[in-house]
Amino acid sequence: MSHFPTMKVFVASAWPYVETVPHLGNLIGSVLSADVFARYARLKYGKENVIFVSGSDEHGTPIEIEAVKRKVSPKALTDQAHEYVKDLFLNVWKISYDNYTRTESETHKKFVREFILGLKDYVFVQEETLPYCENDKMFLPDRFVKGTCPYCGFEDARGDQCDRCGRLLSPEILINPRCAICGAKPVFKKTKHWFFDLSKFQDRIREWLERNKEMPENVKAVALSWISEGLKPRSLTRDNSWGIPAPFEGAEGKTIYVWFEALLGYISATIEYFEKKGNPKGWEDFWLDDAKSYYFIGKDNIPFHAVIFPAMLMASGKSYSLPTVISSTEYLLYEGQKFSKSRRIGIWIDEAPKVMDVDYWRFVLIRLRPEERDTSFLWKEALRIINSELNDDIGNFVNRSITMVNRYNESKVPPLDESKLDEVDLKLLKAMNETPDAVSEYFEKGKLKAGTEEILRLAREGNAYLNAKAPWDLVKKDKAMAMNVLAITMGVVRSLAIMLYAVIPTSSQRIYDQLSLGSIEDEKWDNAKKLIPAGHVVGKASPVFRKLPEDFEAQVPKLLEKVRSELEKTRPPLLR
RNA sequence: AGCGGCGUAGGCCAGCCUGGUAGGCCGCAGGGCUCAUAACCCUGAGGUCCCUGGUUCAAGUCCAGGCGCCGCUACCA
Repeated sequence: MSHFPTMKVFVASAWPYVETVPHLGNLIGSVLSADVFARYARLKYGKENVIFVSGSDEHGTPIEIEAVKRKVSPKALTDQAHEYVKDLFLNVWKISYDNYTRTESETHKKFVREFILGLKDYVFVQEETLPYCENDKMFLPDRFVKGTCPYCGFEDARGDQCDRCGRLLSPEILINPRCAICGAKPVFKKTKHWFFDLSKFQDRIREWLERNKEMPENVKAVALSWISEGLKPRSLTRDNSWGIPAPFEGAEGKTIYVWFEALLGYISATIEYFEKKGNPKGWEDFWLDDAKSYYFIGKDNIPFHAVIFPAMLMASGKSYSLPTVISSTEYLLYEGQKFSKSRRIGIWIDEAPKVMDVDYWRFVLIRLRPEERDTSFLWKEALRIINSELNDDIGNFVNRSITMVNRYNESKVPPLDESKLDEVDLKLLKAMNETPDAVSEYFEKGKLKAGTEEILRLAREGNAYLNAKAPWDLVKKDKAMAMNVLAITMGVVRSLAIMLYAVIPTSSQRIYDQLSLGSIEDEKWDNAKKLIPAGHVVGKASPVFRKLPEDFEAQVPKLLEKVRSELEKTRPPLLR
């Protein structure tokens, strides 16, 4: 691993669409994964070299429709949603955003308009005929037109696809079309749209993807197959009123298609962060030089990040850095089923922290991160991960190590007598020296679950080492050797704390408190390879984690019911 | 329908790209230890690696076909 210490690292999570409160699947897919990486990167490359941003994606039809239904303005809806979600991320889930902003931010809107005007060589205008509801005074997206399927006669088919026979449809072929919002019959009206000609970038995107060695294979595969089907021009504008006004001449009343602008939020959020810091040029270090960039997204988002976004950056004519790693997750299922708001399947991010500790959730979610395939969140698994991995393997190792230093050396970390080292000692020292690099390598490929597996392995080796060495015996026979054991295990304890900080920051700090080592945020990743200096006095051992009772799973339904009825009162009114 | 993913011990999953005596954790059985959160460590039992055919000296790993499960399919973000 050769990395320059001054390298700039840009980290982003996909922007949550704040129509509703996100659920755990949304959280692990982007927000939490990105946070783990950002926290890791700060220790590894230095806080000042890392920036981590995201924001609420609040424009677009679904929110507009939701607002219409609730008889409020879209802005009123997203104001509430944004504040609620932001507070949950920052203060409850400890997501360490440097800037969590929103697409209604002035900096964003200004940047988007300027950026899109800069694409002019790749933009053209075309006229189309689209369904329009005169009652709701808006053009209707395909799926918001309902009617009878001309193939199977299903009466509740959507304009894009029939849910019964599965055929692809389009609004104009539906029999008795009606508006999905008010039920009125839509008319078909001519409208002009501005298109971004993606097809011009087909070859350049393909080359870039094929050359990029760090990009995960699954992302490449999906993106390349998309490209091989041929890239088509994509509409930049829509006839919605809720969004950023399109800046083109003659485009009055039209807004920018949300996907284009949401992606640009990555840049505008960086700009906004540095503007607020009074360093308006600072953002360039993260975008114009060869900064590395890591994006954490769900699998449905791959084409947008691996094809459309790079094409936009290329089309701008400026030397923006293209994504280094796009880490996409498959879907998290809840006990085998898809998360579903309407069917109440799953757990939402304001409910979860009331069920158990946030660090437990963070650890469990990363351990269950759907890196290779859809993965079920099973309470049985969650219990195993918390009780066996977090408590027994890690927590108990930390506790027994510190206890022994408390007891056998008056809480002082002993020096290492190298002349006394044997093979068993050397084996664990080697593991301690190698694990941080192995974890780094996995993390930097976006493989967070695999990285934590390495951390766990070190904890298990630590436990095996203690059993093999039995310092409680050794201390009576060969004090120097016993002291070596303590010196080494204390090193391993700190090593675990440093590596786990990214996943369970609060608990890691608690370990650091017991070690009297100050703030773990200011720690260096590479200290995970080093022993604690001899003579350092540690605090008193006390269990960092607590087990969940065996019957916890059985209690969950009742617990959730209670949590939900409380939230019915405390959630912002528009999100209930 | 098209595209993509997946199918490995009772459970969850790694290995498949770069073929060569089948791994990890949990659970289970037996043993050890007592510093520790009834923890930890060791040993063991348990698998036709979805099916069929092919390539190969050799296939969980490559190829073809089939079965099953899942996801995506672009103004739906």
